[in-house]
Amino acid sequence: MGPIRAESVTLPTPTRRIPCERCPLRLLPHFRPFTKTELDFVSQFKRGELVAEAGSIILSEGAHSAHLYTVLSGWAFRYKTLEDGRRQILNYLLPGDLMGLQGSVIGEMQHSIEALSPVVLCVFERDRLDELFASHPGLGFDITWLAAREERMLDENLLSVGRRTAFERAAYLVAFIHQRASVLGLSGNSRLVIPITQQHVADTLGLSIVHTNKTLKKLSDRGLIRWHDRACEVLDIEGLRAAAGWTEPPEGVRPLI
Amino acid sequence: MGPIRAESVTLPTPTRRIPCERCPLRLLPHFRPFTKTELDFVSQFKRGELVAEAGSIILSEGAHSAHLYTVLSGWAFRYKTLEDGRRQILNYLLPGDLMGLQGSVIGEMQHSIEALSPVVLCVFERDRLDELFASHPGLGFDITWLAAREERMLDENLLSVGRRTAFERAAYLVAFIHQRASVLGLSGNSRLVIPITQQHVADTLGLSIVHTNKTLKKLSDRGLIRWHDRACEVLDIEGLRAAAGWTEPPEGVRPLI
DNA sequence: CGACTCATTGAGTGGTCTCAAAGGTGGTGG
DNA sequence: CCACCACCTTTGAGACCACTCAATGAGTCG
Repeated sequence: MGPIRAESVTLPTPTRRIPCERCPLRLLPHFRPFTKTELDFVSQFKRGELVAEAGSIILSEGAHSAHLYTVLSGWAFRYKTLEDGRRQILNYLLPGDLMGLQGSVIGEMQHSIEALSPVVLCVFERDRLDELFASHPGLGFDITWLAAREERMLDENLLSVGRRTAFERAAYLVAFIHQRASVLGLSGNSRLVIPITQQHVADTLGLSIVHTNKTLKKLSDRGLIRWHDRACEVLDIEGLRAAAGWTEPPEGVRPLI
Repeated sequence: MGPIRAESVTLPTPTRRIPCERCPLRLLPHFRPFTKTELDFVSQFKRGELVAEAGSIILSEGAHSAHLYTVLSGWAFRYKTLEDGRRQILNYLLPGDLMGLQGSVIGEMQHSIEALSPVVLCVFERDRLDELFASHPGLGFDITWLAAREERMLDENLLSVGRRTAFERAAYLVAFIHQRASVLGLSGNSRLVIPITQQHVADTLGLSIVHTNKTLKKLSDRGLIRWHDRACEVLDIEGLRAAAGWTEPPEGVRPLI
């Protein structure tokens, strides 16, 4: 139930590789276009990049991180644990998502973040956040926008864990991740494959690993998903949405810091 | 399980009563002091006050509210519902808390808010939010700060619902609300009384009303709380924290818009 | 090859659910 | 003023969902 391993530590790689002007994420229609001055500011706000390997802990509960990050590529998840090891996954992080905002704004992180796949992060200096708000109010507003979006996702997850049945929860989770990944073009031409284990699903849904397995098997039996070694392949997104009682409209254009 | 009633509608009372310079909340050590210019701006940013009676729905899911609010006095709660009426309470709103930020920033509200007691709100124009970010970056940062704080509370609630036992959940909820209320001086000289029904507790914890009643009875039997007609009296906060496995540090100074 | 993680399945337990019924309170209308 | 109704709280009984314990096989890595 708890995090079984905490084996490796993040490898700092402060070399700047991709300039913001040629950021591949900005080409996606999902992100709002920036003005030239905004782009210039973000470009020099970015201090470098950081690469984390799969399974490494990027941020730890209790830490006072001096940085704010944006996921450039890869998958990660936020989680909290109780003292006896029970773990709750709070949300997943995909390209374009901010990481470490709580720590940057309030001071101390009260959750941890672990990489699900190799992750590349854009690193920003926390100390220059004031400057961002002062010189580019639109970017400050964007950060608030992203914080409100995270709150909205948490609302939905809380509704799931609190009030949906195990079957609905599982279907909803897969449909939700699919929704987020597909607007980023992560499914490519083929079907989306989500790099998580059943333990992750269990810790997200608030279920035991055994019951999660039996619930996922129902989804498999209905042909909605196929489970691979450490991954979930989405076969029938419409079927999943129907099983989940999905009602949400697709997300429109959003900011990217 | 669903919201039984939606009887009354908010009474608009756009009369300005309390000037921000004499806001009673600002006297509390819990809120960070404002500079004169910030206070002047907020004071003219505030459009008026709104009074909602207990049980009235202040904001509805799907609405495009043109306003942002701060709770001046009273209790309320945020919630979402599924189509068949299952309800999940997401968080509670106490004096000083922002209301309607998701709607103001992203556009559409995806949750509702209902008053638990008579509530007085400070009303702000959504249209002037850009102006706030542009002319007072510190206030823009404060709004982000409050959004990050809300996210943090949701993280904790999600951990509760997903991974704590029913008994721990109930104890944690009461201890959590007590923590928030006490820094606002809401308990006065006597013990804190929280104006909620057992149905609210059930919908917060993701439990049925029957099981919630039996769980709360255990807390009562141990002398930790006393249940009144529509209220919960906190008798032994240390006992509650012990039962909940409470580990959190007290919240420091925070902003107030 | 052994150690480990992940996925799977069966069996039995127990936490939580639904159904049902009761008393208390407050509000409302006859 | 009283009868009635709606809501809240409480309790019991039985059903069921999800849990723990246990064991197995497949795959990976050193």
